Amino acid sequence: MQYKAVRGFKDILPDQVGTWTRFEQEAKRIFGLFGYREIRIPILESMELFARGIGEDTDIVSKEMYTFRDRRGNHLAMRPEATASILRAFIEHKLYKGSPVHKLYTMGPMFRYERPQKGRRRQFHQIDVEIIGDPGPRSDSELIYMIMQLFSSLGLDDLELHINSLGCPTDRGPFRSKLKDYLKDYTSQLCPDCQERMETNPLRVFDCKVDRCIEIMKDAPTMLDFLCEDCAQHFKQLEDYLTQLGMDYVVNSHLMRGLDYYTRTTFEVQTPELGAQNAIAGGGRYDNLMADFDGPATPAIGFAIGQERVIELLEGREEAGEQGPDLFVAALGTDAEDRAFVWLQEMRKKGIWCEMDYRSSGLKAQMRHADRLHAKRVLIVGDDELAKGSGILRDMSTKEQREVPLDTVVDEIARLSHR
RNA sequence: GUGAGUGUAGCUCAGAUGGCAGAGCACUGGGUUGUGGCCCCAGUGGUCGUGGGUUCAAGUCCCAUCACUCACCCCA
Repeated sequence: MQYKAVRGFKDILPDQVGTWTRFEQEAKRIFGLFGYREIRIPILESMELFARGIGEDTDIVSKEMYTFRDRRGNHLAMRPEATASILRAFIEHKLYKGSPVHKLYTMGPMFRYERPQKGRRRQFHQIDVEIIGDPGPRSDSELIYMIMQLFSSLGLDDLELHINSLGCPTDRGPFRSKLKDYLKDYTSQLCPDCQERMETNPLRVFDCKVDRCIEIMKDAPTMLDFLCEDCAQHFKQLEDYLTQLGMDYVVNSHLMRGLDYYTRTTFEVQTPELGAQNAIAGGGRYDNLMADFDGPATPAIGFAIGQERVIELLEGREEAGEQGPDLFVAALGTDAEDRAFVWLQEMRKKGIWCEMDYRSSGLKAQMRHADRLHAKRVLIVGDDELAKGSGILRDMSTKEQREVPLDTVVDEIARLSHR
């Protein structure tokens, strides 16, 4: 019986890892420019943390979490997202006692028990960014600017930025009832799901994909019309800043979020290339979450990037030329192989990337191997060379060959490789 | 959780009507007894997803099951 990775969990193979590390390094570089610092948080938390933070009634908490009891009976969950953990850490270590504003990021695997499909796995990876401590629209726009900057530097241009405001809890009450009133007239025309949602969470009817529902919602009251003075002002300033920064965006009053904690600004970055799961990043402001966690009331905003989704876009694009070893040693015969084996280790000690083939094959096979590895040079050593005390050094791109004395070969290679 | 599609070599895929399991790429070797890529020749590699059933005979037909893919749902 052959073992296979469990459903929705995927191996990232050596050929793919380059794309991942380039992506992550570019993210770190850009975030550094904006003054963000990395934080690393655990993959397990108490289940309670997510239930409280994300919302008991959300799909994530009610049916998508991997939960279990440990040997002591503690109810734990594998994290379905990162924000709750970051706030927990923030409060636990009293980071608010230091600087008033913290700009943090983290990256790593998240877990949600969902049916896998394109752009959706049970283990998936997110890059998560948070600004904790600043209420202002400047932070909102800078955060959004930064994420678009990252995508653009990765060569991703065909993206759409959607923004919306969910207002504050006091705005949402009246809006909800107004929306319900509106929907009542259409109850029989809504899809079964939306009839359900009308009662549980009418805002969700906004992102239904059934044609008739979409049509009905075209004329529905929108959250934006129900914003209080402050929230409206906040949203307007956000738009002003985005415009000043030269950013294209669309105001999408239908943009809802599946997590309960969002307030005011929400946004999503979408791509036309990915099918149904078209959001490659999404986030928003969560000004009340800190207090919900019994921390000091502190405004915050953040977003998460779905790494798999971005990687899929990146993989369709051209790869940088592959790097190969500085040197491949082609040794012929046991004596030469043994000498080469020792040279290899000496050269690596000097910081040279070098390889050889331990399979004792012919020169042609070894040359092919060197070529496949994209080796820059090959050192050929056989019985003749050992007898003469000099090997043949071949440059693989120019095909030039010359003799090099074997007693100083390690230093010679080091000299060439470190240029 | 619901629906549809697909499972044959490491990869991409052919195998109407049941009758000896194939190709291209990759890999190994040879052409060039010690020189890579291109070309030519040859070779290695398969419990045909799994388990039952029908049949003289099943990759092919039937049933079940598992996995993958896409979509719904939901979200990054």
